[in-house]
Amino acid sequence: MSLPKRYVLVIAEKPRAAAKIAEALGAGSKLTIGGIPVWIGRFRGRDFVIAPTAGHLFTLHTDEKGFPVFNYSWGPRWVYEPGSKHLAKFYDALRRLSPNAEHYINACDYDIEGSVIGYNIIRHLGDVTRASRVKFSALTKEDIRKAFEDPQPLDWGNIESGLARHVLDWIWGINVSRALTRIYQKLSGERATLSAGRVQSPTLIELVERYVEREAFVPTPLFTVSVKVLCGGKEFTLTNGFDPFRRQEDARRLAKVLRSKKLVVKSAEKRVVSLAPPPPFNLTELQLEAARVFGYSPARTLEIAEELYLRSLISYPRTNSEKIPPTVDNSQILQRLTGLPEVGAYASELLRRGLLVPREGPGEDPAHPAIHPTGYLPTRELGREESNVYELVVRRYLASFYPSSTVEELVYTIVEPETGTEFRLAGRRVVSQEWLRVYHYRKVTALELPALRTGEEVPVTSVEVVKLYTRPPPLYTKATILRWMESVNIGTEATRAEIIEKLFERGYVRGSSINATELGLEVAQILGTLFKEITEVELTRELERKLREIAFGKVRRESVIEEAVSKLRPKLEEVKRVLSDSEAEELKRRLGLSAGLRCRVCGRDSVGEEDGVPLCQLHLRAYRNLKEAYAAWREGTGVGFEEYLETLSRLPKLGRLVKEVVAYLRNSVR
DNA sequence: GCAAGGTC
Repeated sequence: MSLPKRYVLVIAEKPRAAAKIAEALGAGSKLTIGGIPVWIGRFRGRDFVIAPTAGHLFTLHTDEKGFPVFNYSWGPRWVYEPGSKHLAKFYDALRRLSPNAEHYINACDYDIEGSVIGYNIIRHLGDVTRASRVKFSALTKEDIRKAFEDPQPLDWGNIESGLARHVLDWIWGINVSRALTRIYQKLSGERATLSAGRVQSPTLIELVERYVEREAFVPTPLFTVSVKVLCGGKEFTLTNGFDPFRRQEDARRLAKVLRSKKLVVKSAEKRVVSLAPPPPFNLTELQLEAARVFGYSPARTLEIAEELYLRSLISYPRTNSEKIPPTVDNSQILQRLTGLPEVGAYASELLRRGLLVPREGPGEDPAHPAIHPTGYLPTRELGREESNVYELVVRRYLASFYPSSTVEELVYTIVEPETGTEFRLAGRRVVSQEWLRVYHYRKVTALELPALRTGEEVPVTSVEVVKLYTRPPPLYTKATILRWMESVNIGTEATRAEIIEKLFERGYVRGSSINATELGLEVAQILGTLFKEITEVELTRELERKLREIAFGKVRRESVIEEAVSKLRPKLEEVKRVLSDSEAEELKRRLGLSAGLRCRVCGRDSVGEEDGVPLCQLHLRAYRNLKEAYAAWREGTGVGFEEYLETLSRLPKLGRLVKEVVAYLRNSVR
């Protein structure tokens, strides 16, 4: 079949969506244009051609070198972006289809980016005065047909808002990246491509901050007692019902009392706790769980999920939703899943028990449901990683239909009668497994306790004074920094993992427990000093507020962009001026990156002095922590300053920055 | 070359 003379051109965001739309509209004949699948059909008396893009076909670009740069325009991505040559054929197909279209319908995902993707194509290749928007939130026949029966005018609010997002991210990102690259080159003499952006920079700062916090952390000692008792012929370690002591003496005194006295069961409490099943996955939760269970990086998990999606085994993975809408036929999916080895039995059980309503989580997504199995079974053997992630998704989906598990907890409160010091001994038993059987990645470990009566004496077998040290928060991993990004709402489902990888590629961070590199520390300092805004999550909040105002027509896109330009331009010009007429040393001073002296500890530029000692930003922090922590040490153990330093220097896990300051202080005393 | 956002 060949193309009709005139037709309505429907633009879908991706080939799979185009196929779904074609099916729903009964557009049965398919042909390919330059390798791109296109569907033809009639709907309500008109000829339709349905054609896909593959996400954004256009991008912002400029021919100008250097900074500041505020002249940009939209152009085809395949021309301007390396690695996007595959888009040329989508571009060609749409360019060839556009001239004979009497009308255009933007049928991309119903979100802001979808509005921009379709708008840019119609604007550059077609005619926006003959265009409509269709809105459907699920790729089901009913939703699609309903949307096409009632096409709407183009959604200008979303389009304007989306265009502004692109432009603002571009002018901030490109300008600050270029300025940063030039500054670093002048300061270090090294050529490296550096980058900064609204999402990557606050993420880098968070990683650097956590790294520095740990390296500059000074542990302080705490003292507690470890008590073992004999119950029913078995030895148990009690849980203390009190906080550790700051003074060693207090712990020793308590230990002495406990060794000489009897412990008595004060009360026994039994309670039944119910554990609700988890909701089906959104992408973040899948990435976190795959990291926890299998150790996969978030980027790898997305890659695997993408593959499973392309094989029709699971639904679209780039979603924030934790809900399965009623349009999804759960009983049909379960019916098909009964054919799976092992987990198939759970699907049968759900059908037999009539458990067909999954638990919902709070996550929402305008375009897609939670990640769930489609019910299609693997036709050929899956690789190990694919099979792991597939099973994770299936088990999670199945678990979400099950009732809560119930766990019985038994808690004894055990007391030393004279001082009233309380301890706890807690046991638990799973009464009904329910979803825990299916989702075996979560375990509730049972601990059986003997029966004890209230008032019963419990013999103490050992009491020890234990010295603990305060600890800094753990370094981030790829999975935990991803969770942080989601919690502060920067980046999107589709981009977060990629942006984390970018920080590694640039050489800003390294390690599976994420450390900052020298380069990362320097970039953080330059950005924090000169472009503070781009290092803060607040920039995104501000952006979102403005984008909402644009979407509601309260403010024009141009004025929001002008405002950003007027804020950025003077900063960039100042940096440029200083760059062109200063040498490296003077540059540092004029940009506030150096106070002119060298850090006594490491020889880097100092940012200030403490007790007459010039120190860099990092060692200054460690130095101050060291002075502050000494007060707690003296109070807790009565050590003198030199002994304090000596004890610290022998701690195996002491942070690097503190270790260096300790070594410096011990040497300079000598 | 630099962003962040789509998708393959």
